[in-house]
Amino acid sequence: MSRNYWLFKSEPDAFSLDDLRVMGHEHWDGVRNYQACNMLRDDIHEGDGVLFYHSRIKEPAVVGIAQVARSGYPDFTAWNPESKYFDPRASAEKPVWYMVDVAFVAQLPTPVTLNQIKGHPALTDMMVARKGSRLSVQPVRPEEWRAVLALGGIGVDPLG
DNA sequence: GCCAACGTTGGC
DNA sequence: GCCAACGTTGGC
Repeated sequence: MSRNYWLFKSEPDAFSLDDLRVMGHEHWDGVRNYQACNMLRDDIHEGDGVLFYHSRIKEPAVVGIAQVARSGYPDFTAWNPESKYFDPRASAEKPVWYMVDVAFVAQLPTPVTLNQIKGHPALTDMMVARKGSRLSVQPVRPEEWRAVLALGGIGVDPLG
């Protein structure tokens, strides 16, 4: 199967690229939006490429890349009453919400800012550039993936 | 911190 | 099943 590409948003105060670098890999849990969750469950597979995007900061930007280390599976934080992501509707039998695991790959030598994305002819159609786009997990076209890596200073795609 | 845009909830 | 009210996201 061919590799797909995605953009994952995170507020760095909650979970940053550096956090992922330190941990090596981590669950991408806590997504509580049906559209995003359906992608996590059905479409996002081990080996896929992920643009790691920092949101809700002064200069929102793609700051690094990660790789999906495990395809979609139930987000068990949903039925943990201790978790801030607890959802009383969810259970091990009826998970409701899904997550993937991601592994750190690289930091971009130069972050690619939202402003750059909006101003770059090859990237203006990216979902993240659209006003009011709140989807925290978004599909990325292969040519967009390549353009972001090039802008970010990565000459050779580490995922091949 | 503000507020527009969006998704969800719940009364009817 | 409509839609107003509400909560959340995220750029600014």
